[in-house]
Amino acid sequence: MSAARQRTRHDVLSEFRSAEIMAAARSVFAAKGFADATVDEIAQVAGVAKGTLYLYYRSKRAIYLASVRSGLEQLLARLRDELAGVSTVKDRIRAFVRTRLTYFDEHRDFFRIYYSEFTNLLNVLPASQRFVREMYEQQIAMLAAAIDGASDRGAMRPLDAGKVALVIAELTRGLNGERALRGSTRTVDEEVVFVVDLIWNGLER
Amino acid sequence: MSAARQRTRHDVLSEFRSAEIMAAARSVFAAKGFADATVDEIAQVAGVAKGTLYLYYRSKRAIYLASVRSGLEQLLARLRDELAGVSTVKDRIRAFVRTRLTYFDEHRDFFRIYYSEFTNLLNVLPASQRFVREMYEQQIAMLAAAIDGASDRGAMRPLDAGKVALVIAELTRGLNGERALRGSTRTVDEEVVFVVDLIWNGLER
Amino acid sequence: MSAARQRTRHDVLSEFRSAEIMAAARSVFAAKGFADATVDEIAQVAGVAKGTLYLYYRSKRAIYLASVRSGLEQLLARLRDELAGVSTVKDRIRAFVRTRLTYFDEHRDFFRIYYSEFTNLLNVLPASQRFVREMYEQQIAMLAAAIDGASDRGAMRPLDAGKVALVIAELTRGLNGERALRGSTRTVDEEVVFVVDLIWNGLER
Amino acid sequence: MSAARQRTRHDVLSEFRSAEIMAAARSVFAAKGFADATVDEIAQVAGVAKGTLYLYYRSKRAIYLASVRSGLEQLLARLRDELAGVSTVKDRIRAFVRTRLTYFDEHRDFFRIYYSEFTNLLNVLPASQRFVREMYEQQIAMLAAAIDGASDRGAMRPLDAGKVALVIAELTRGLNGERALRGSTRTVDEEVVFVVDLIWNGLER
DNA sequence: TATGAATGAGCTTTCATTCAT
DNA sequence: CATGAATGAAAGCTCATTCAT
Repeated sequence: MSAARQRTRHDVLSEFRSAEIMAAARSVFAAKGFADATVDEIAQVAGVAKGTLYLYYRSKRAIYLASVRSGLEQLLARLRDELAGVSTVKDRIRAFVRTRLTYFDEHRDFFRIYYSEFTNLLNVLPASQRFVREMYEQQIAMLAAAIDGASDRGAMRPLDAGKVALVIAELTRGLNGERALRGSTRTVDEEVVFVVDLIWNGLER
Repeated sequence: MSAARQRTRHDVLSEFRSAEIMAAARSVFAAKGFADATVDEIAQVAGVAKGTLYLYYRSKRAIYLASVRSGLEQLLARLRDELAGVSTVKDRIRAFVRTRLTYFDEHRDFFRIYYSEFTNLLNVLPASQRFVREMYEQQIAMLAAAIDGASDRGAMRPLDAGKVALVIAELTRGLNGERALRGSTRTVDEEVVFVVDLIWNGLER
Repeated sequence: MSAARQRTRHDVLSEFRSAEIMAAARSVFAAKGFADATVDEIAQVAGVAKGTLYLYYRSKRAIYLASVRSGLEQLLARLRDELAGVSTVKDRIRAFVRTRLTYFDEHRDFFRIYYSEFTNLLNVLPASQRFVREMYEQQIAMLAAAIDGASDRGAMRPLDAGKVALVIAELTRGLNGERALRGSTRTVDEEVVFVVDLIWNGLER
Repeated sequence: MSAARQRTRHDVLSEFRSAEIMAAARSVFAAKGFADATVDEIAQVAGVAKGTLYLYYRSKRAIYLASVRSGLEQLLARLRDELAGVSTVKDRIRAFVRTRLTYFDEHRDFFRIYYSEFTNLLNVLPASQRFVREMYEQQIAMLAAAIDGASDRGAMRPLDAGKVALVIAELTRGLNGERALRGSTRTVDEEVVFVVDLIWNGLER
């Protein structure tokens, strides 16, 4: 029991530090981008010494990738939950769009990083970053699966589910960029209504 | 007259150098991104000495911004031309989509740079980069103007022209990213048919 | 009595720890050299926490010097014993050569450290390392004393005992280096026969 | 011609810088050893900026290895010359011993580095340092060749030339270490007389 | 005593920019 | 105008040492 308690206290401390570093990293990377962010600044914002970062992460890049991955995992989990909660095609599309808009609205810092990471996808990828692309593909696949069969059942025009999912994903990403860029003049809900209406009109039989 | 001839020869040489530097810069920035590109490599690819770059451009960043600006100017000019050549709303939308897809298909290097530059738009902008955003807004404004009034004339559902233009612009940007990312398995024309069909279905009365 | 027993147990534990640290240090310093060895690795090999090392030694350098000193003390003690066991000049020279070759053959790790330490002797010495030189001089002095008077007694050509001792010491050090370097293709005994024969031929009347 | 002159001026400058850096490196590495020497200090002693070092050498280690190699090449060349100038076995041995003693007497800084480098030979060698060992073997091989056949001709006791050469090489290295260590109380010539007398007595028929 | 997380000085290396030729 | 050697600030990372537990 004593050992367990110690272990726990230890873990708590460790997780706390790790979370603080992650939060600092997100904030700094979001503000400066990967290249212009300095390990010094991340450490300072996290309130720890530079060397401490290296107890938790191998390198600057590792910190960065961890911040991308953790955000993406959370987003994926949320998408899964929300999609599972509704059953009609239109509701699923709405859930997908709303979840993505909401998530990035709530995590502006993460969005900046994620958005910028897309750039790198265009270049030759070191395997270590492959996951970014894979996790993006997973989101699309998730939506594609959710609307798959709708055409056959006559709930939608006869269109390829994968292509439709891709378009919807890109569109919401664009909207998120727009909202971050211009400043969101509309609420997430207003945005959702507008986009889903537009999309659904284009898909409906 | 002799002076004029010399002047001209001068200009020709100068423009030639400048163009070579620009081409080299595009190629290197596209491959490495701004931070990882080195002035050394650009000079080498351009076939000039490093110091020479600084006779034509104030700094590495200036070279970069010039490469973004020149591409954007060309794209804007093309959009203007293509939009002026057609008159119905659907044709204009199709022209807009096709021009953007075609242009980036032809200038992959520039697209990588442009795409990545969007990241920076999310951050506080030094005035020197403001133009990127402005020129993006111009593209949207151009399309918005092209479809403005369509709703009133009953040629389209009653939707805000600016919002619609924005959605279309983001959608094509997303598609370009997708094509660059996955490798374009479809021709530009096939892509245009699919997207315009989808959009128009969503907009049509 | 209880206190005494506790004290003893204490000492035993302490000596055990100290010995383990020393063994680990020898192994790591031998493999990596002083600069490239890390305190972390020594602690790991010793099976104790890093902080524990600092309970037994003041610093990394102190650990290092202790490992040099302990080896040198053992070597000196052996030389003393072996030289005391024989009486003719030739036997003493043979004992000296054999003991050094044997000792380093048995303690390769220590030899690497000792050998490398000679380098530092060439530089300005912090007092803390003076002992390395002194203990080397002691070995030579020991041999010098062992052959002193031999010239006078006509057992040897008239040569300065100190110089002769020095030459023999350097020669055996060189041979040890050679054996460690090339891999010992000959047994210690074969080596001894060859060298002592050569030396003695040079010294003999 | 103009081009040739420029080229030359260029080369001269470059060689001058390179030599200055090399001299500074030798001095600093000799005083501090590889690990404790800093690139900063070498640059300062050389009178150039830190970055300049990297125009001439890839890395700190490259600077170091260059300093070892250049010294060893010079020593080898000298040994070749001196050995070629004499013909009897005893003269050749004397030439070998004298050249090595003299060279290191004149290049104390280099000797410190070279001497210390021997330590590393005991450890697993990255290929980049293999040359140190090879060039040492060359010296021995050179002497072995110079005395080879002497036994057959009856000019020497029947001993293996390679082993004898090795012993002589190690002995002179030891003497050099000794001279550097204790401060040379004897002139090189006195040293040579003593050692060669000793050796020759041991070898002579 | 024993621990090992935390520290931060200090290191090597890179590269945009300058300027003498 | 063109060159490219020289510069030096700046950054990522390591690791001996400390100290709260």
